[in-house]
Amino acid sequence: MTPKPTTAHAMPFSRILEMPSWLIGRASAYSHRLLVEGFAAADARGYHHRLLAALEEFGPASQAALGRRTGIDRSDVVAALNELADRGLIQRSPDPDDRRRNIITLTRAGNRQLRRLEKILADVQDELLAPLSPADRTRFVRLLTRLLEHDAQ
Amino acid sequence: MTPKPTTAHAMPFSRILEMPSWLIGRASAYSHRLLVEGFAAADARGYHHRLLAALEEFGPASQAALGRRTGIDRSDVVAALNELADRGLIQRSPDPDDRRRNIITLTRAGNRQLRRLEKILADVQDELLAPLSPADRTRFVRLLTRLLEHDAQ
DNA sequence: ATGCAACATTGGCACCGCCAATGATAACGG
DNA sequence: CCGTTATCATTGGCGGTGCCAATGTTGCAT
Repeated sequence: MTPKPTTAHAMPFSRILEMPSWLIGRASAYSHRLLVEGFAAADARGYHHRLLAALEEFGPASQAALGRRTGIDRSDVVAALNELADRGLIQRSPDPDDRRRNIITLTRAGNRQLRRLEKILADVQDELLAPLSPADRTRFVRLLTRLLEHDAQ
Repeated sequence: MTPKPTTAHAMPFSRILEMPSWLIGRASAYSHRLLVEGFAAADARGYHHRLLAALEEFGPASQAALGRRTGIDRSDVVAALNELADRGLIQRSPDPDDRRRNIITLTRAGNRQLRRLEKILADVQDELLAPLSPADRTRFVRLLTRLLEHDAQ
């Protein structure tokens, strides 16, 4: 619905245009754009979804644990949780057993928001992969996975 | 050589881990990391390469033209050209025929740097695609291209 | 000549990833 | 028991990339 970014969006020349690293970056930018737009429509961003999903999957947790599970830096967890708390999606309460910790809990509203975001996420996958047949989608995911395994060694 | 980013680098849970949008983002981060590291070793960053390559490919040009050709925002072109000029890789001279414009010219040193960066870029492609056979690389590029065509409509 | 368009520049914002330092608290080892 | 070490939440900062708005200058077309 957003009328598409106003700029022509990077449209360089042959030499660069064929580089796999360029294609990957563009695909990521595309995917990221869909995600940001979708999440923005729900007053959220990527970190919010990751944190809410981790809370649902593993239950209440300290901020440090959330950071580890989501791969989000501790400091960014603080900021994102502030935003989530402002929206009433999580609750921060001190851990009686360890006064260094906060226990983060998903609220009812947080759960609803998570469901909303997961719907958005699913829609984005569809939009993203729309041009590929189911078989091609599988191939594509497999190829990506192989690249990433090489990264992780 | 760089001993790998110090963090475990995002390692979320199943639900997210399988999302194509997540895989693409990770692949892009990986590719971006290789690029940034490579370019940093040559005291450069992505915008530098794009601009130098455009200058070599199309010859001297105004900053606005460079922005159009590289897909870099005008304001970011200014900053990147400042950096390139500091390093003596480009020359800014006023256009006698249109006093609004600067004519940007690649210097000898700029040309050498471009060659260096292109070597780095080629190495990065190899590293990135290392786990894929030539046939798989072609498939991968084709799949990516199809996704992006859908983006561009 | 007047108004519109293009130009370079400044400054700002968002997202994501990362890192360093701080003060509080807990855990561990001698 | 005490001191060192580690963990926790928080603040504040940086970089890369991609954007957008405003400014003042200059060119062009009507």
